[in-house]
Amino acid sequence: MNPTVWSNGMYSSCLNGCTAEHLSSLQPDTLPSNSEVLGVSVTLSKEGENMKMLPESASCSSDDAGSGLISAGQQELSSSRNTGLLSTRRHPSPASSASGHHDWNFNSGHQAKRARVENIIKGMTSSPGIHCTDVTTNPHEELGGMHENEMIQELPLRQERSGSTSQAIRRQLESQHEPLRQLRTRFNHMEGENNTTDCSKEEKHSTWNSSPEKSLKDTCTQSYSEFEGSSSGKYQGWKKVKLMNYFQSKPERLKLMADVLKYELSRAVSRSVDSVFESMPLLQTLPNDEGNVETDAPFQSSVRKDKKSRLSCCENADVQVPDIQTEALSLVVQKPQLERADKLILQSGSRAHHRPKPLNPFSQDSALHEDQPPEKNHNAARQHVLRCLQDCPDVRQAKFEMLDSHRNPVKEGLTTNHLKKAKLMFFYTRYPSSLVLKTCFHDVQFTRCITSQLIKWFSNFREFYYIQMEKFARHALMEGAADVRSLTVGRESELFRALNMHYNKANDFQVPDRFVEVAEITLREFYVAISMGKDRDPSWKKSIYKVICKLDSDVPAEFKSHRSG
DNA sequence: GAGAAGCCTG
DNA sequence: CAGGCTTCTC
Repeated sequence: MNPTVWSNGMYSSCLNGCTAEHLSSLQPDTLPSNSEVLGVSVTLSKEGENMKMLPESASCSSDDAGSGLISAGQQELSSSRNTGLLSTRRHPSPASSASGHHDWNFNSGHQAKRARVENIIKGMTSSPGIHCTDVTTNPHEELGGMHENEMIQELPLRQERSGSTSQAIRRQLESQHEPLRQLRTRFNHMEGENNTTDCSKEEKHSTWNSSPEKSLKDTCTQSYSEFEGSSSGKYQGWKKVKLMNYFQSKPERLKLMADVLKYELSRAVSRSVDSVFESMPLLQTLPNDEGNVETDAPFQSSVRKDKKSRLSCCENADVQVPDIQTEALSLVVQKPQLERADKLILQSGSRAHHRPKPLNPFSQDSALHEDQPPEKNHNAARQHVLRCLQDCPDVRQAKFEMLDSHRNPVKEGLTTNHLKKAKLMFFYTRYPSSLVLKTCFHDVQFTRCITSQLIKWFSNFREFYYIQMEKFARHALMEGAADVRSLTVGRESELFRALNMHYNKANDFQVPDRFVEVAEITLREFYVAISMGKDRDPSWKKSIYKVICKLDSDVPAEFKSHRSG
């Protein structure tokens, strides 16, 4: 007998309202192991006989999917999956991923600056011979083209050989070096306090404890190289004047050294600050935006290594990093604020090209790159803000919220990051309650408009989801799929890819197994319904929705404990 | 009638 | 994805 006799009267009547999941529940335990399957084909092939095998609880009379059936169906799906129907792949845990690389990226620049300053101080204090004293006014001529660096390195030796340094001068110099020693000690102390990361500790150790025998060589070499390397005419002028002074008057030497030290210190500090800003693009915008990078990484367990590494880099910086507000979707933004948001959007959009990749799946930057061009983001944001300004019905409430948003800039509305987060939430819950939404988007000031927007998002997600399901179910039917058992959803399946592309475009989130199971159940529901011709009823999908809405899972704690905007 | 949800459309 | 519309439920 043809097992695809969907028009079988008995089957139809019995399965009236009986869902695919019901059918799925009739599984291997109750059927011969080599059975084609599930209720569908078994029933069709053996007709009424097999219906006896239905568990009592699996009555087909109810239109409502019982929880017992659901869990039975889940078990079946799980077991079938274990037999290899579905392949699973997991991203390596970011927790075990190395973050050293990016730590190094950040620290190396900082370390370099510090090392240079340190060398300057160290060179000045540790080398009694110091002293670029005998440098002539024209070293190039005097030394026959000898490189200045080399010349400077030679100085202590020359001096020693000539024996020109008297004891008195030595004592005087040493006493004058004392403040430099103190400075070095203080600097060292400060560095010790500020650098607590393992990486920097190591670096510091190797740097600060390098040979005390190091002479002014390092200092002069580096400084002098920079003198020469500098393209600044102003700096060249300063250099000439200083050198002339230096060579004309011995007491000026220390002054020169002090000047060099000051200059180097200030440059090192400013460069360090610059490097921090350059290495952390998020710092370049919104000074009042919410959160920092650390709290902005809600799904560390699911993001890839590189993103985690960048995160570590910023965490080590121990800096409050404001996030980027690329899309000002606030419902309560007054005009000046709107203009400001506008500028910020443009700003962040134009800078996006120069930034490293986002730190996490919800970074604004990521949203800009992955979802749409910055211009579109900008326009969408602007339109949305304008819309909300026009639509928000309760002006008093809006004013209050506007004030509140001023007090608490964290809650500036929904962003693309929120959207991204919502999409990932969909893997767990297709029908989130308002409580769940509020819990997961606690960084958003909930208004009626915001709430309805979130609800609308999930409505859109569901719409796409069910459209895909119906499409694939019809496709399977057209291709002559004999029974519902043949309909499986694996991670390599076309259906899964379509869904993953929609909800997890960056593919940086590990889709939970449960979602794959639910997708399979949904597909089978559609398959059965269409097969039975239920789609002639205008509201035929409702019974499916009823089933699917009961398959929601709890949203993981990571979604609740992190900001996403 | 209000609100939720779905459908259709751009 | 969002707006407008319809349908359904309370």
